Amino acid sequence: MSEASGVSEMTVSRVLRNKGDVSEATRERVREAAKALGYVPNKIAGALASSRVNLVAVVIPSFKNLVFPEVLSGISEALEDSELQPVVGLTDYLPEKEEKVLFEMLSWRPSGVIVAGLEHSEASRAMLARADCPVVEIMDTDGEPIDNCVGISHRRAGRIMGESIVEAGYRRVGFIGTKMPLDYRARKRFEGFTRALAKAGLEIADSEFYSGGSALAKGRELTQAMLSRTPDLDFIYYSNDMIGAGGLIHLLDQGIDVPGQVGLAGFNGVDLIDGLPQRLATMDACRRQIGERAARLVLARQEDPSAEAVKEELTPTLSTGETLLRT
Amino acid sequence: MSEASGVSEMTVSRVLRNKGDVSEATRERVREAAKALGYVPNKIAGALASSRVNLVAVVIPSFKNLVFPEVLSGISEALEDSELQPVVGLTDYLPEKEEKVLFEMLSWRPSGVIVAGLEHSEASRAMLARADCPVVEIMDTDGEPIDNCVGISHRRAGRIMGESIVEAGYRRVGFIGTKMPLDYRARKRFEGFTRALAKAGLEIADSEFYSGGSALAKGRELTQAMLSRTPDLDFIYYSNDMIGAGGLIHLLDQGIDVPGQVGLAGFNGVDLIDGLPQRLATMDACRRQIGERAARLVLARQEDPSAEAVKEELTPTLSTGETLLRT
DNA sequence: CTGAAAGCGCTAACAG
DNA sequence: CTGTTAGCGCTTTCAG
Repeated sequence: MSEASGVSEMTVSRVLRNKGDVSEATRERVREAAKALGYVPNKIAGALASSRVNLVAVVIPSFKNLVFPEVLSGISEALEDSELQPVVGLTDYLPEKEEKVLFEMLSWRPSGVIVAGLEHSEASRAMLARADCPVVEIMDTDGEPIDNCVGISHRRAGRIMGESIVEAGYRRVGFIGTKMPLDYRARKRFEGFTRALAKAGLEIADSEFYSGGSALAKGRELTQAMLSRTPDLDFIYYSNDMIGAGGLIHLLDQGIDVPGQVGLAGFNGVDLIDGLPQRLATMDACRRQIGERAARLVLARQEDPSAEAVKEELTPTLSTGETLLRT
Repeated sequence: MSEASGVSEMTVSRVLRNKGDVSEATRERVREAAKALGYVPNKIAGALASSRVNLVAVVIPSFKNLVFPEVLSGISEALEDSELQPVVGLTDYLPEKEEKVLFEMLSWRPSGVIVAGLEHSEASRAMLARADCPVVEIMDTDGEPIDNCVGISHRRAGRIMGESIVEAGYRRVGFIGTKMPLDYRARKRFEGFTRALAKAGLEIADSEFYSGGSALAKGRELTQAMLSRTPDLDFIYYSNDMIGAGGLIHLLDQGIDVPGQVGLAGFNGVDLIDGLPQRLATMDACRRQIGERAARLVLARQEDPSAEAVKEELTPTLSTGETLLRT
């Protein structure tokens, strides 16, 4: 590359990074040579020399849950006109895998780490605390962050939903959700939810926890099973919109009046549910916004390394849709 | 690190990589020191020194299309017990962005590149051709691959669906799909489809192309619009299962007999549709399998750098579900 | 505006 | 089994 353009390696480097003053003439010569050779600079060497890596590690459980693609797209958008680029690692909700992925990613010395959740293994927390880059824990604010934190309080989200259901006059409430050990945030919502009911002197009348399979199909199946087991239910709360949609489809299929006879609510506000015969009551998890804010926090710390850690709790909005009676 | 354990840097390196013989005693000492210090080796330096990077670049259009998360999970699974790790880059179906992402990723000298589609800009093709690592173009086999290729023939997939519809006796066929310029594969399916109809002396009776919005809602909307515009349609082919599901919901809502009065078919076989009141006719795109095979091709080339380029066309299976009359 | 020297943190290759 | 010596391909820093 240096020979092909007849200038020093250093000058080539300057041209390709638009750094430092270089005459327009040599500039042109270098660019031509680069194009002719199909030259792709070696970022590994560059990163080693400059100790700057324009990568942001994003560590999330899975892509199956529609939530995360949206968070990611928020992140991508916010980083769009910066130098930084997101790199994703998947944990499958497994702490050991999270540990492995974090180790792997940190060994590339990224400019920032965005990681889902506040619950990590001891080792993971240690790595994150030691990493000399900004760390942002996202999705959840119910706990002690290592550095920055952006999310919603899932406990509060569950509580608000519980309160709305009670206020709307429902009394025999069932719950259908994913198996909890896998998903702390779903569990926190469940806790907030039961607590809200308890305050009104109610208990969960029936509940069901599933794992695996098509969420929509599971929703139908489990709803059917639950209603035949506990026929006097007047409301079902689902841990996400997909199973909720399945439940809705089942009830409509059976000619059951929603929300008069049985009310329904999900969680997330995925735009999928826009197309259903009735709009499911749900609560927005602020996914996109969380991604954006998290990315901005990384950028902020880059500009000012002394910037303080921020904990930002967003407010999820409840939409009653057409499956939860209004009060 | 070297000081803390009292051995040479080299020995540390050997222990941490399980390379070369080291006595169990020093091994232990090094590991302890590493843990105590929270030492995370610098892969940048390692990669530069060894010119080995255990990363596989995966370049796909988007995560919104459910297809890609599944492909990715196939890739992850196949790489699970190798050294390699997938790193994803997004193009948003934009050639310029693909170019940028490829450049960026290639500059990290990955061990392999897996990229969606066979259509790339001149510059992208040149980069890929020059990259000194295995390249696998996935999803599509209708075209000339640069190196390896795994996918299905979308033209053929469209043709088979067209033939099945004709054989089932449908004559007034509509099409609803995404705007084509964005998606070559959808276009190829459309081409194959119209060709199959043409062979039977038929033409598309009506068609509609959308972009953006909730696929399910769009499906309902556009299906309604199309049927009121062209009431004698007896079949609608959708470019994906999500809009197809929206159409199905609309028709059932209207009390229209499916598949007697109007037949429906989608494309992809996403397991979402398992939960619908009727199983939508669809065609499996072999997403997971494509991911797996692609990853294996990268691994194969790693083991034997002289391995020849492979072009692998998988066979999508048609499932008539319950929305396409059987013959 | 351009170049030369030094070194980023590791590993290959060779010696003991 | 362990240590030493050279770089990997860039960028930083300092001289022109």
